[in-house]
Order: sequence, then C-alpha cells, then structure tokens
Amino acid sequence: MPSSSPSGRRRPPTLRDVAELADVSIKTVSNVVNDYPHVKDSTRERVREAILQVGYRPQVVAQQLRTGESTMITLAVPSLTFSYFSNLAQEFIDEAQRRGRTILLHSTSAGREAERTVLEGFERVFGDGLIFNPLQLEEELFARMERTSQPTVFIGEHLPETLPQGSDYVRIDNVSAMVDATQHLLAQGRTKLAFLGVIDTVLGRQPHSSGSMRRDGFLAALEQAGIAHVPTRFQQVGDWHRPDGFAGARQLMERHPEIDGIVCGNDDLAIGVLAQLRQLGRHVPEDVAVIGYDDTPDSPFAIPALSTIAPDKHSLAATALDVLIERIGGYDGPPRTIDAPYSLVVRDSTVAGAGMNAPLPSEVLRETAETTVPAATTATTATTAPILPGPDHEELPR
Amino acid sequence: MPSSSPSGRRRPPTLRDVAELADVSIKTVSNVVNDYPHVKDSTRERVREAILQVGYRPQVVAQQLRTGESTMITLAVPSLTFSYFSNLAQEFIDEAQRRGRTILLHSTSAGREAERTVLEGFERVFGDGLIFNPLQLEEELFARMERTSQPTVFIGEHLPETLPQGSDYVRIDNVSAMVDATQHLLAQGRTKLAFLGVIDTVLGRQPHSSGSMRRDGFLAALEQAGIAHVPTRFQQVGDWHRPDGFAGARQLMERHPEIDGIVCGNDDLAIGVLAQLRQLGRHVPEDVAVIGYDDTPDSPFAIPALSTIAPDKHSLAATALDVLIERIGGYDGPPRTIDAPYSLVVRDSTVAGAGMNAPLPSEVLRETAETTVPAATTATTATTAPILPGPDHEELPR
DNA sequence: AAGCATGTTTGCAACGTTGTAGATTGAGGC
DNA sequence: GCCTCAATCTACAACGTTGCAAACATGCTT
Repeated sequence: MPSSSPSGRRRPPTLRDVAELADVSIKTVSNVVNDYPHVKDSTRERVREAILQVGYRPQVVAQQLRTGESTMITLAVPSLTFSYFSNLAQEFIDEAQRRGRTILLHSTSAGREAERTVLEGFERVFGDGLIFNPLQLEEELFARMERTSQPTVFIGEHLPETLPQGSDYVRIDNVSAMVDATQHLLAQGRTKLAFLGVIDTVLGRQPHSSGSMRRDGFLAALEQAGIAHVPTRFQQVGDWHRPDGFAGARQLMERHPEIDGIVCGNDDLAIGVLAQLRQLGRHVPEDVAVIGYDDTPDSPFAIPALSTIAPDKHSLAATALDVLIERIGGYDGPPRTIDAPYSLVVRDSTVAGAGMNAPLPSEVLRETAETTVPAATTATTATTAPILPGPDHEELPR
Repeated sequence: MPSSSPSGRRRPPTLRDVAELADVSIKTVSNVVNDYPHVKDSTRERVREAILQVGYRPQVVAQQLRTGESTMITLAVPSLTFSYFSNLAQEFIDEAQRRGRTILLHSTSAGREAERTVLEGFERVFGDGLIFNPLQLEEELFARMERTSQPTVFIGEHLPETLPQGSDYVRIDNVSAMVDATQHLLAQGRTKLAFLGVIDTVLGRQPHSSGSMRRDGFLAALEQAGIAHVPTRFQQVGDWHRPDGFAGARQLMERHPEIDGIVCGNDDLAIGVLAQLRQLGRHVPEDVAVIGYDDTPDSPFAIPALSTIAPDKHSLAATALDVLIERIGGYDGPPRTIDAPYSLVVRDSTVAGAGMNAPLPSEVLRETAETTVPAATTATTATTAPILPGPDHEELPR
C-alpha cells in the first residue's frame, strides 16, 4: 500500500496529484474522499484507485485551516510521573479516540509558568479545546480572567467558585471523599486518628490545595463524630511522594505513639507510611489502620494491600470530554461544575482480611478480591462507554 | 492580558485584524510577529500594541500549511498504564519542549490494528515526525515497507535488522543488559538460577519479543559461566504483570525448591515474585535473590528493595528526538541503529544491605542509597542535554 | 423534440499565513 | 534640487482543502 519512491523524501501527494491521475477535478477527488453521495460509481472507482496509487492522505492542517475545526484536543496535566495522572491521561486518550479525537498532551511539570502559558491561550492556538488540570495556578488568575481563549474544561480539585466564561469544571469532591475515608476508620473503632499530608505553604501559596480539601474532609468527619482533634496529629510533609510519607510517619509516631489510624493525603504517602510502620514494628491494620487516596495501581500490591479512595477516572475523562465537545460544538452557556463519582475501596490496611491476602491473576483481581463501596457523589453523565472490541489484553507490553 | 469580549465566542483575531487596527499591511504585522529586522521602531511599537489589544495569537495551522513545517511530533506508545511508558513519555514531552516541539501522544493500546494504522502514515498526515514503540507489529510488515510515510524513529527492543528507508532505531540492548543482570547474580555466588517471564507464543507469534531477548541474555550469561541450564527452570507466565509473577513464582518454587536466584522479565513480575516468596516463607535475598528489569518507580519501595536493570530513558528520549529532528531537517541517509545506555541498579533483593534498608527523603534517594553500575552499552549520541533551570527537580517523583 | 427534473461534475473563492519581489519612503551626496 | 541607495513597507501568490453555486449531462415527461 504505502507506495515508495526510489529515493529522497518528496512532498506528500495532494488532491491535485490524484485529480490529474484520475483525470477529474480536484473537487471531485475531495468529494470521493469525503464520501459525498453524488458521485458516479465508475468515477469513484477510478479516483479510489488513483488515491491508492499515489498514496494520498488528507493534509490535516489544510482541512483545519479551511474548516476551522481540528480533531485535536489539548490535555495539560502536571506530570506523567505521577501514576494518577498517567492513568488519567490514558483514560483521556482512549475516550478521545472513541470520540474521533486526538489528544495533544502537554505536561506542565515546569511549574507555574508553564501552567499560565497553557491557560493564556497557549501562546499559539492549537486544537479546538483544552482540558486542564492546574496545580499551582493562583486563584486570583482565574478571577482576573473573564473568558478563556478557547473552550476549556478544568479538572482537579481546587478551583475557585467563579470560573471564566467559556469553561466548565469537572471534579472529584475531595472533601466528601475524605469524610467517607475517615468515617470508614471510625467505623472500625479507631478513634486516635491522624492526618498525614499537610504541606507547608511556601511564599503564601498552597502547593497542593487538594491537600487542604482532604484535610478538611478528615476534620469534618471527626467533628461529625464528636471527636476532638489533636492539632499535632496533623503531620506535615515536604511533598506527596513515598519518601515523604516514610519520613512523616516516623515523626508522627514518635510524637504520638498512641495513634491507631492514619489518613494519608494520597496513596504514595500511604505506601511510604506502611514502610515506616513496618520498620517501627507496628502491625497494620491491627495496631494502626492506614488509608490512602487515588487507588494507584500498586495500592493493591502494597503490604498490606492499601485501602483507599478510588476516583472514577474513566467517568471523569468521559464527562470532561463530553462537556468540552459540547462547547466546541458551539454551546456557550455559563460555566458548569460537575462532580465525578468516586468509591471507597476497602483492603487489608484498614480491615484485616478484607481484600485479598494473596494477589490473584489480573483478570479476576478487581472483580472479586476487593470490597468496593460505590460512594456518594453524583455521576452526572453516562459513564458507560462501550469497550472497544479487539485483542486488547491478550498480551501486554514491555 | 487575554482581552475579553462581552459575550459569545467569536472567531479568533487574525493578522488582518491587527493590520487594520495598526493601519499597516498584513505582511508588516507578520514581520513584527516574526521579528523581521527591517521594521521601523515606531511601527513595531504600534503593531505590538495592536496585537495586545486584539489579543492576537498566530494560527498554527495556517503557519503549517504555508511553511510545510509543524512543531509537532507524534509519539505512539502502547499504554500509559505501564509506568515504564508513562515515564518514558514524560521524558519525551520534556525533551521535546526543550527543543521547541510539542508531543502529540497516541496510545496504541487498542492493539495491532492501532499500531499498523499509526505506522501506515497515520491515516492522515500530522506533525512532521513519528516516534513509535511498536509492540505487536509483525516483523514482516517492516520488511514489506520500503519507506516510512514520514520521518520515523522506532524505539523498543525487537525490530528486525532491516528498517524502512527514512527511519532510525534507538534501542536498549536487552540481551546484553540481561547478561549483566545474570552475571550479577552469579557474582553473588548464586548458581541455581531461574528465568521467569517466558510467554507462550500464541498463533505462532511472539507477543513479547523483548521477553525472548531477555531470556537469551540470561541464557548467554549461564553459558559464559559454563553452567548448564535446566530447561524447566524457565518459568512461563500468562502476562508480564505482578499477579503473573506471583502465580509463576509459586509454580516455579514448587517444581524447583532448590532455586537460589530468579531473573525476572520485568519489575512488575519481580514484585509479584517477591510477594509469593514472602508468602512461601523464603527470605530474599538470603534464600533467593531476585532481580527485575525496568527500574520502575516502585522498585526501590519493594520489600526488599528490588535490584534491576535501569534503562536510561532520558538518553533514549533525547537521542530519539535528535535523530528524528535531523531527519525532519532533511537528512535522508540510510537507517541507523543506536544503542541507548542502561545501568545495573543493585538493591536489597540481590545483596543484603546493598541499597537502602530504609527509604530516604526523595532528594537523597537516587544519589546515595543505591549502587549503580553504569553498564556496558555505548551511548552513541550526546546524552547530556542541559537540565532546564527551575523548580523541576527539587523534588523527585516517586 | 423541447422542457424539466435529477444526478454528476466543476470553477471559484476563501481559510491565515509567509516568501518573493517590487513599490515607496527618506537620507545623504553631489 | 536631483539622483542614488538603503531602509521600510506592501501586493501578490501560494500552501491544500472545502462550501457554494453554477455548469453540464442524463433520462424522463409531455
């Protein structure tokens, strides 16, 4: 099929080349390519052959220029080195594909500047829309911004109430999720709880506002249960990675050996905590129960398997794409805020014997071995997109 | 800055709009935008103001159409749910950014068909180059293909000798890496070694050719050491994920309780193996040494921390981009094959006390806590791209 | 056989940009 | 004050595509 030239990379063939070969007008070739119905069968046939012969492919940029529409959507996330974001990105790629769109992936790991660039119209206009998970962007920036430069959907957890015109917001209700997580520990009879994952505000800015929302959820649950909270049981950490959990847990347990439950800001922290507790000779969950947040792929493989909050990434991606595509399609109503669902996954780190005590073959894993509590929040959009047929999982990479 | 319209999303401003406002020709505005030197200062100033006022951004598609060059490069990898690929993708995104290019990320998780589509010119022409990590594509397809439809760099491990015109190949020498890994176990005095990670060939095709290369390396090391290999010590697995390692290790140890070292196809398998050995009451590394491949982010957090082969993803990405950009620039020499370096990372799972016995705060982690043996393979291209200044690496993802 | 409806094909213009080459301006030299 | 030359600016065309409307062909009706 891909015909080849003897040597040298030449200019790719265009409609014109096909037209000349098939001896029709350029427009007719275009009509054939676009399945325009009123083309004589014989002509169509001839054109098709010519297309194959010269190896014609539509030039996307020209189409875009002409029609003003591309099939591309930009996704900007902080960094794929966080498995939460890489999994989320994969969801977006798959869902976009299903909707006939291609994801242009931008990573804002370079920090606040990169985020601002992305938001401020991306310094150059690309694709028809933007899905954006800001991490460090100051709230005031949003406030100042009356309208986004292209249709935009924000995802993440810590945006201000008022969004710019032309944007929507799909989020996981972190507070409510953490309330659930905390109540789960309380329901196990744990009363001396700690929250690990407070980050110092640097220069007056809050690097992880999702952290404060999760802390708020923790607090709210305690209050609801009528339990006084001990301020020093809020453990600071330097960042939200495993080593930070490891280090934080040591400090925490030194200060408060009485603690019987730790609510962690995310799974990575929790896994670090598990390692530390193990080193300190504390048994999980008997002595201390630990719960995380994110349901990263390795949380079921932690020792013991980690209980956690599982945000419904699939639903998040599907919803975000749907509302974005709606905006691209011309909808220009006021900003909407939509909650994506999450669930509480109970494993061994909070309830002995709750999950597997042995990993099972992958297929069965998620179905049987865990107790999943589909939690409170509303699923606003249909989340059950059909799974593509195909030999998807018969074998796997490396 | 982004000026706003009272309401309604309007057509984005063009050069023409700026030109009218500044009362100059379109071309002059273009000249200002492109920093063309021969523009009177006063004019330049006036145009600049107009640009700000209307909020002009260059329309990338029009530029591309006109110049025939885009700044976009397509990266096609199997699935971001594998941390190897998501980390690799992040490297590519960062490196591309550094080179003023944007990565268009495609995932071929849909399988062989998706891979073929990507390779065969992507059904539509996009961006000006392709970096492609095929997984399932049959070798014969490459053989049939005389020339790629756009400049292409293949990455991965199992391509045939002859590549299509217009493409290059950057790889990690899997065989040699596995020789090193195996020799490391031998050097620890282990002699009853097993390889875990053979996958049944389905329908005559080898789903994981990287698997067979790694097995070959294992074998070669044994032969070099003059050790007879026991065929039944090659453990089959259903796939290359943790549960498969878990299941495989059970079978293996039942058949061969004498085994004192297991070389695993990748880290995920190895982590499953560790879990199984733990359950069987075998101590690692005292009773059995275990080594993986990939250096996934959680391997230092395995219990015990996992020794492994660390492919230099940064170098891989940098090299691939460099050769691709060279081709985009017009170079059309014969296909090149370039080896990217790797290293052997020794941790507790092969040498007690080798690595950390406790995770350290992130900053110190990679520098101090591990023994890294920069291994054999040749770094063909300069791999030391300057690290961007900025808060990029003050904390390490984990 | 002319008229008309339907089916098929085409030319033209435009999307927003930039390369080329030519037009205009201004300054300096005589 | 006129001419030359450089600096500055502009008109035009083209990149490859598609919407529009008009042109052409065909077959059917009367």
